[in-house]
Order: sequence, then C-alpha cells, then structure tokens
Amino acid sequence: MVQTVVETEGPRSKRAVILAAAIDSFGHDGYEHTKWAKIADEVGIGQTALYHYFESKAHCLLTIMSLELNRSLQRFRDVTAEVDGADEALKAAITAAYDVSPREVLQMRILQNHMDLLATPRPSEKEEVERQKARQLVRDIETEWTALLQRGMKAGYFPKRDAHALATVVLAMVVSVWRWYRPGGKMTLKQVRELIADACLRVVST
Amino acid sequence: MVQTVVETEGPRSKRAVILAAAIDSFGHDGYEHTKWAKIADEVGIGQTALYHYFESKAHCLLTIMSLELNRSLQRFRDVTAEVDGADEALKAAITAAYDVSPREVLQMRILQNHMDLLATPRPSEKEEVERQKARQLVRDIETEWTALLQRGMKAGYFPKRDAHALATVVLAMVVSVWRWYRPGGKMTLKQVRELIADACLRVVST
DNA sequence: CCAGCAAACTGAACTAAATTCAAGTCAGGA
DNA sequence: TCCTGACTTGAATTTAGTTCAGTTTGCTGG
Repeated sequence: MVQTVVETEGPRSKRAVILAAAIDSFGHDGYEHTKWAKIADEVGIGQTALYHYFESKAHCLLTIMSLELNRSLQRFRDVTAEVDGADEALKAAITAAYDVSPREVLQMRILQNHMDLLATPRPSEKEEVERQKARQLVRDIETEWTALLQRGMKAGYFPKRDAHALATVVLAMVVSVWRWYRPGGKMTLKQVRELIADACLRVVST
Repeated sequence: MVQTVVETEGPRSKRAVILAAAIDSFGHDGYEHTKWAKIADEVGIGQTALYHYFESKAHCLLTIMSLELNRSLQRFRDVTAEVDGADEALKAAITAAYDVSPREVLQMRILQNHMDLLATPRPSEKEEVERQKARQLVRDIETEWTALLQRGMKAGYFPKRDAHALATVVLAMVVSVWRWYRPGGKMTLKQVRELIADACLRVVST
C-alpha cells in the first residue's frame, strides 16, 4: 500500500499561493516566458523567499505537474471504482476528464506542454525526486486505463486487442485537447467531451 | 498560387550543418537542455558565428519547426493528390506520416514538444516571422485533413459529421505518437502505422 | 592580377534571469 | 523571556544567450 506523505505546511506558508500564481502564469504566458521574479512580486515576497519553498523554478513546474497527475489519477479511480460495466466506466472516466475547473485546465495545459521534461534526468536532488514521482504517476495512469480496457475485453464489451496500445491511443485523444482548448473558445467542454467520448468508444469498440 | 521563395545559400554556408546539429541535440537532449554554444562547437565555429545564420537559439528552433511542418504538408499533398477514394487517401496520408527518416523522427518530436511556442508572439522580428509561418502551416495542415474527411463524407466513404472536429482528433492521434516513439523501442514504425491507421479509420467510419 | 565587396567569422564585452550567500525577522512553545 | 525553526531579505554570483566592433575569406569585374 503506497501512502502519500501529507506534507504539513506551517500556518504562514505561502506555498499554496505561489503554486496558484505559478499555475496562472505558466498556463497563460508559458513557463519559459514567465519570469520567476514576477511570481514573487505577485505573491508579495522577495525573489529569494521563493527558494524557501521550491529549489528552483523547474522544481515548481515539476511539482505542478505531479499535483495534476495525482489529481487526475485520483479522479479516475473515484469515478470508475463503483461502475460495473467497463463501457460505462470508460464513459465515466472521459466525462470526469473534462469536468475540471478553469485552473485545472491550465494545469493540464502546463502538463501537456512540458511532458518532455519527464524524459531526461534533472540536475538537482528535489527536481529529480519530483520528476520520478510524476513519471510513476504517468505509468500508473496508463496502467489503470489499460486495466479498464482489459476488463472491458474480458467481459465482452470491447473486442479483444492489445489493451496497452489502445490505452495509449485513447489517452492521447483525451489529453490532446488541452493543447488547443481555450475557455470561451469555439467549443465548450461539454462539446469536447462528446466529441472525444464518441471517438474513444469507436476506437475500442467493434 | 503561393510561391515559396527559395533562399539561396552561399556555397560555404554552414546553415544546413547547424540545423542538422541542432535537430540532433534538441531532439535527443531537449531544447532548453542544449547549450547553444555546444552546437557551435559541434559545427566547428565560434558561438558568435551562429548569429550570422540565426537571430537566436529560439529562431533556430522555430526554423526547424517550420521546416518540418512544411515537409509534412508537402508529403501529405504528394501522397493524397492522385488517390481517388477518400478512404484510400486517408490511409495513404497516415502511411506517409510514419514513413520518415530517423532525423525526421527527431524533428517531429521537437515540433510536438514546442507547439506551445506558436501560441504567443515572439519578441524579435525574425522569430515572429518564423512563428507566423509555422502557424500558417499548422492551419494549412488542419485545413487539408479537414478537406480530405469532407471529401470522404460527400462521396459516402464516411458518415457525415463535423469534419473539422474529426480532423483535429485524427491529427492528434497521428502526431501524439512522437511523444513516446523511440527508434528501437517496443513498437516499430510499421506497428505504429497499423495501430493508428486502424484507430483513425474507426473514428471516421460508421 | 588586384581592388572591392559581401559572406563568413572571431574574441571580448555585455545582459538578463535564475540562483546562492550571509544575515536577519517573526511567531509560538518551554 | 528566550529559543528555535519557519520564513524573509538585499546583495553578490553564475550561466547561458547575445551584442559589439571589428577581421578574414574567397569570389567577381575591371
């Protein structure tokens, strides 16, 4: 049983405020385009104080990514747990994927835009720890979607094929949206959900 | 008729060599992880000489992206032009998408990993020009895939639905591969092609 | 054959942004 | 009260990309 260590934050910790500001800036303006010092200004502290909470700008980014991956996995589990039919579970998972707050949209965008960071080792201790955490979460998410498809194949909801490969394709479709989706754009999240749900079901079904 | 201006390079120009070195490094180690000076070393020139060819490191990156987008679009046109049936044309397009050299794999990877750069304006002249060029190519590619699906719907190969939305989904599947594909990995390009071709046809068909 | 010229190149500064250093301040518990 | 650790800071440092102020190279027309 893996137990997440609850990092106890002091009462006057600004960690959460920094994360929120970072998500907004990284999400809207992009990570490299965002000056680390600007985050400090927004939070109302000196630049140096940031290093009390994060080892580096990249460490903050990786933390945001881990947090979002963790949330996504948790939500997937919650929403698929008590559904019997794998087809219904798949629909529920997709619905849940698009049932997100505006800030979570930004987090998904950040995550998608910087996935490549997870591929190569980081120079510093804490960054590398956070990277490994994120990688593991990605693997877990892939494993769970694969298991869901496999369950559906065993039960006869979907024809039997390479579940892992299919999961990769399905996940790619689900997350690709965050590259172009903008709140107030030409498509609503509801429309996105319908588009992707339909596509996913076609891919895994007969 | 849009006419691409052929930029004539002097005979002792190292532009192509720089691009090749940059593609290899950006592709293998990642853009931010690659030191611009290292590229100069590999090519065998001083760091300063790089600025004779590119206004900045980012300008070089954007150039690589434009080049790859241009190649992809050209290839799509070549390969779909003289195919009658839209279903066959779609298959041909997907096949062509995975008929690439190792260096083109790297270019696609770079492109995918830095798509977000195309979203926000660039500070300098030439970078912005290159960004606009790339954006236009992305739009062109989307338009052509949309037109292909539309053609297939009119001719009765595919059921009639929102062609543009479907094209987005199909393209997402096709290009998502470059995020995880590695030469010598667990899947060959041929297997990838079959996986994605199958998925795409399921998505657009009855 | 040589002047002239543009393409190609260079070492030495410069700059911006992230990061480290060394030294505080503040709040709550013994 | 004072002590401790979480929290904060201004000043200095570092690093990588970039600019400056020219110099070299090889081709071309006279």
